[in-house]
Amino acid sequence: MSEARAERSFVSAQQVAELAGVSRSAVSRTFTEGASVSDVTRQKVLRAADLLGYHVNHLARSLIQEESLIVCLIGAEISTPYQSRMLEALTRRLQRIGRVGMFINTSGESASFEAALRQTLNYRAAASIVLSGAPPESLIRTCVNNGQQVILINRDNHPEGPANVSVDNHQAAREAFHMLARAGCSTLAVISSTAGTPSIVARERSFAAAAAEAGLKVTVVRSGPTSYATGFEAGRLLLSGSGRPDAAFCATDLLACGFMDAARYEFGLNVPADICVVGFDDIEQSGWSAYNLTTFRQPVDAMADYIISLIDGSGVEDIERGRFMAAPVWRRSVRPR
Amino acid sequence: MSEARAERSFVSAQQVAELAGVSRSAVSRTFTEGASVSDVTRQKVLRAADLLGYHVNHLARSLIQEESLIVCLIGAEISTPYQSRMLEALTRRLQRIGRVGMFINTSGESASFEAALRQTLNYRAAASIVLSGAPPESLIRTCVNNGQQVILINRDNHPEGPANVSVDNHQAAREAFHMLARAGCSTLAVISSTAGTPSIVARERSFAAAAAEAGLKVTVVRSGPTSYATGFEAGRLLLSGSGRPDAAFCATDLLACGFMDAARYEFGLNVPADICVVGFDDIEQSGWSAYNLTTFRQPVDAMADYIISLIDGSGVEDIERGRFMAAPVWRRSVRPR
DNA sequence: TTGTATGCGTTATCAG
DNA sequence: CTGATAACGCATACAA
Repeated sequence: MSEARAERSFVSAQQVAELAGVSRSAVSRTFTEGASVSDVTRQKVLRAADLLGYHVNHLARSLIQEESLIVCLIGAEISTPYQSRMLEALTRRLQRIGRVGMFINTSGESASFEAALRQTLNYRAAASIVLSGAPPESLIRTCVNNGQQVILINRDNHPEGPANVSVDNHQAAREAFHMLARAGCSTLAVISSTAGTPSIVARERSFAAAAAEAGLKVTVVRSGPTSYATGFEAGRLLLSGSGRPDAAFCATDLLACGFMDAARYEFGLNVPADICVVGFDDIEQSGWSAYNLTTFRQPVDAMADYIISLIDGSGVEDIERGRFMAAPVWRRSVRPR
Repeated sequence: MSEARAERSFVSAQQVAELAGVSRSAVSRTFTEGASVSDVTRQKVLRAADLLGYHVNHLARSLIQEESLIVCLIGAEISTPYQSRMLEALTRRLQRIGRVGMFINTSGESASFEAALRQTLNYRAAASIVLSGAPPESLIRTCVNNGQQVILINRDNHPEGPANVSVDNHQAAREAFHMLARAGCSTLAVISSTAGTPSIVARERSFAAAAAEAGLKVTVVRSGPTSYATGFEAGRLLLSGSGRPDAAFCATDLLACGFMDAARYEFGLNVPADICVVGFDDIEQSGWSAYNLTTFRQPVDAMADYIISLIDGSGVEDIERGRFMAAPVWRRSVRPR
């Protein structure tokens, strides 16, 4: 029972107590913030713990405290520049407030979203952050009912219950139109994807609406998922025929990169002389010299800060604060006036 | 005690049992793979569980089973194309074998690696996968002593104890040299970073060694961390003076993209006519038309498969199988012979 | 300040 | 097949 040496197995507080010659509670108190232990006892415990390689079992701790320090991050396609940047921002901050992010990848099967949300409950996660995918209303309710916080990023089609953190796509898309209009463009295209996420749909629609107000028509191309390849394919489709557009608003920077490459390397076009391009997100690659893409920046850090404040309880739960503006980033893919 | 409605709190097996009119054990068995329960009981339990919104508490389950289903992923800079791709590959596969990835970001402070590894123990993780950073030998031993599996990706400076999964940098770097030599290049440069990770150092050295064997000298530039900006800066430094190189081997595709952009857009050079470029990793961007970078592919999927087999215990623990070849990917940044 | 006793939600063991 | 009971590792109310 009193195995002093930790042999290929986790050490318990009991073992530490025995070695230190104190009670189990003394060990517990030593590792509990703000508990009262004498310095002598604490030192004895710490020495023994170090010797044995003891580490508090958070699983057992969470059992008592009814809630774990785990925050679930639910999403697909992490390897995407935008998603991975958001993930980086979130995990870093979670770490800072003593929480830890558990990643649940829903990329695989389509039905896996249900399994994902179930897992967040299995681990008694204090919160779930949904980065992508379409969470069924019923599942979200289950989480909320279980006292779990649910935070949705850029999927503002869920009107109530979970907290929403999103970018003002409408405003930005309108501004994108005016950018292009001011540059003298009149044959407009929207490069989008078949993903049909709320963000992308909103960008498409708002751009088209702004154009319609100005009496202009818009060609929308959706030739696949939200990726570089899809943007490239869209360029191929759109630029081969007659009546080539002189401007393209891309629902995503990734699409924009693909589209620009098709324009340049498949059709020998010059951006922005022959065709102006505007993107969305401001991923790292947009700033690379090969692209120099004029786009709208999602304020990832500010959004992450806000999300953390929600989890931390430190921030005001102001319902309107979940909306962020996407500021234009002027580079060189749009002709100056 | 027999609150039928789950009001902002997690439901326990006890509550389900009461509603279903069976014992706690019956509930447990219903949710345990391969336990024997009659169909009638199972149905009663499932109905009650569904009604109450019950979910097995993995925290409590792990308490008994001495090991959790959690696998820790330790790393920094997830937003990097290579890292995020590896993360995507791993989390997806973990999901598939019923495990879940817990991400520990060591980006912040330098001393945080210790805290990271400690956390893996706190959560009784069955395994820790180190994607980046320099884990102190002592901490690794602590994990191993606690019965935890430690898997290191591309940091083969740790000779024993943890499992190593890595790419053969030596071989690939030598091949890179021969590619460039066959293309007729003779003024060679290596674009590297100040990160000093085992992989990068190995690539530098092996390339330089191969060049030395052929009687050629190599200029090595390290102007910052492993990033696009650093590659760009290296290009600026290297291409401004006289004696401009006619070939560059970049330790990373990210560096290569930056370097190519500097060459093209700062100095108006043509790749590969004026200068040949070879990268490493084969990140997504290398395949984009703007770069068309000839590089060496890290077999991310195969590596991830191997790692999973290690965790799963399904694979042979063959010590040599942890080494992977990086195959050349021919594109257009090197002159054909 | 310290130790003892209790309970958190599970699963494993054992008797029925 | 089922139910009672004992762990698992920890934090805490309570007594000393």
